[in-house]
Amino acid sequence: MPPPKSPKQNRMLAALSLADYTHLLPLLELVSMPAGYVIYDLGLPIRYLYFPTTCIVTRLYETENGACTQIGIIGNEGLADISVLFGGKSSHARVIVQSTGEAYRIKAGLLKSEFEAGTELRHLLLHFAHALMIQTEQIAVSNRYHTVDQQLAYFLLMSLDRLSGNELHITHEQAGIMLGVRRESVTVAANKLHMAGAIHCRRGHIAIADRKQLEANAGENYKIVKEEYERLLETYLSSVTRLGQLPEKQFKRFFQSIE
Amino acid sequence: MPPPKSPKQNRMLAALSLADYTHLLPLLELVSMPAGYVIYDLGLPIRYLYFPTTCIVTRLYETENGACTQIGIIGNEGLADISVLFGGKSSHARVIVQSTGEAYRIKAGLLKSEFEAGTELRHLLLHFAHALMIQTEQIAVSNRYHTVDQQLAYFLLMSLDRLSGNELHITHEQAGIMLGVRRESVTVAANKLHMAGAIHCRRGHIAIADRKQLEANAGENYKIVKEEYERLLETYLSSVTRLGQLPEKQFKRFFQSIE
DNA sequence: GTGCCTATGTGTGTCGCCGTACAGAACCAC
DNA sequence: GTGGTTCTGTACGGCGACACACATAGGCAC
Repeated sequence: MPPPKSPKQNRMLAALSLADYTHLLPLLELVSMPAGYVIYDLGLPIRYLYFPTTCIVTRLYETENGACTQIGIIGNEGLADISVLFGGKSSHARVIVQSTGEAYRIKAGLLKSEFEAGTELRHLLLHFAHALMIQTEQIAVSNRYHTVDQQLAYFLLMSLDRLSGNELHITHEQAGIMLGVRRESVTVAANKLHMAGAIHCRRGHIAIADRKQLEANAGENYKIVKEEYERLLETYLSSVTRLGQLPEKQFKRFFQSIE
Repeated sequence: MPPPKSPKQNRMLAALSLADYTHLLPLLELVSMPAGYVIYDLGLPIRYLYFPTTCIVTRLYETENGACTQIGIIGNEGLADISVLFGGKSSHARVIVQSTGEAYRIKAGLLKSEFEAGTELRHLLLHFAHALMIQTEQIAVSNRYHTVDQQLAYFLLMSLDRLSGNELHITHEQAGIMLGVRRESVTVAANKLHMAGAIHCRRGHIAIADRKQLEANAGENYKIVKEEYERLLETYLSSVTRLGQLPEKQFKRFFQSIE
């Protein structure tokens, strides 16, 4: 049985050793993640953790008067949400599905045990946490110094890096909520990026027209985060790709769990 | 030999078990930390990690054109800087001493080994990391939504929570660098807080006059971070206070290492 | 096509902070 | 005290984003 061509998989899971992976596999459950689904909310206990495969997930913080800001974005390179592994007892942020897709979920307690026990999984998770922290820090800087144009460019790049295709299903209104700005500000910013030839807009869609141009608009912010994520992915890869080593029976089970 | 009254100690270290603590003790070295000392800088390798006792330490991010923003503050509840334990190979932020004092330092590689090996130390460090992440996230929110007045109030509270006394040695200029705003904006904000009866200013000094008033100005932001840090300290305390259990010889050595 | 709903584009006044400039005030050295 | 340096207070024009208001346009149901 030849392996399907590059099945959508969570890259952190794919980087695990055969032993760890087969150990974890029976604990994982593939679930579909519809856009807008609220995975965690402020103060609610965390029951499941999610390894995204094709969906992307946004970490938001909502202030008392209802205003939001994105504080992180997670695709198939990571896990939503690691805070529980660090001793957080409940969610301190709102975590929602930004783009429809699928994810493996696992009971929080189970993954926590694995995190305590297995050094390899822990290494990967910690490295991912590091990248996520850098992301948040960059957003903090961005929120102080950058214009809405720059932030929109950054947001589009970060999102599309985590999706196949180069088009995002999102309205200006939704993007505004993510960035913590008004819908009108997004419209104006999107038009500027369109004028610069960086993006192309349709009703409810934003597509990249010229990635270089978009990156130029996003500024150093994106570059720094991107580099850190590339380091992260290298770490994943330096764990020899293990799927090729799976015996056929497990292979079958693995891909069943995907379809 | 009676123990000196509440010696200034790093609270995370004080929360360690006797076994872990005595193991770590010979690796620690008390050093003085003058205000303004740059502990780490962008891209430089990290040789030592610091457990502050009486100093406080600021994590800053500096943009390409020289503008700064504080992304975290660390006192004797934590460690500067945890990123290396998470797989960071070099510093991605600038970390400087904000307030003169002392800290225990340890070679990064040694603490990393301890972090890998000892579950208890790791738990404490991870919980601290969690609190630090929340701090950064709150700063991200603050940078978007809050006025300079609010941010100054937050900054003063966070700093003074980590110092004995209720006065901060800092000029408006320095506070402006931390917050990423102009010196003049700090002056105006400080005057507003002064008018509200929250603080009292002298040349190069800012003192709290009315803490409640200052907290009211800082808003929800401070409350959230404070609560998380109180949770962290409870975790520290729930590790039974170990110093009372130290045999006299070790006690002596311990306090020698302080003086 | 027609109608409706939602998304997008545009304008106006306001607010907070910035950049710049300069005046006054506190502190230190002598 | 005197002088110099550093810190603090104040003012003004400009800009980016906001709040609000309203006009237009895309896409779907029928």
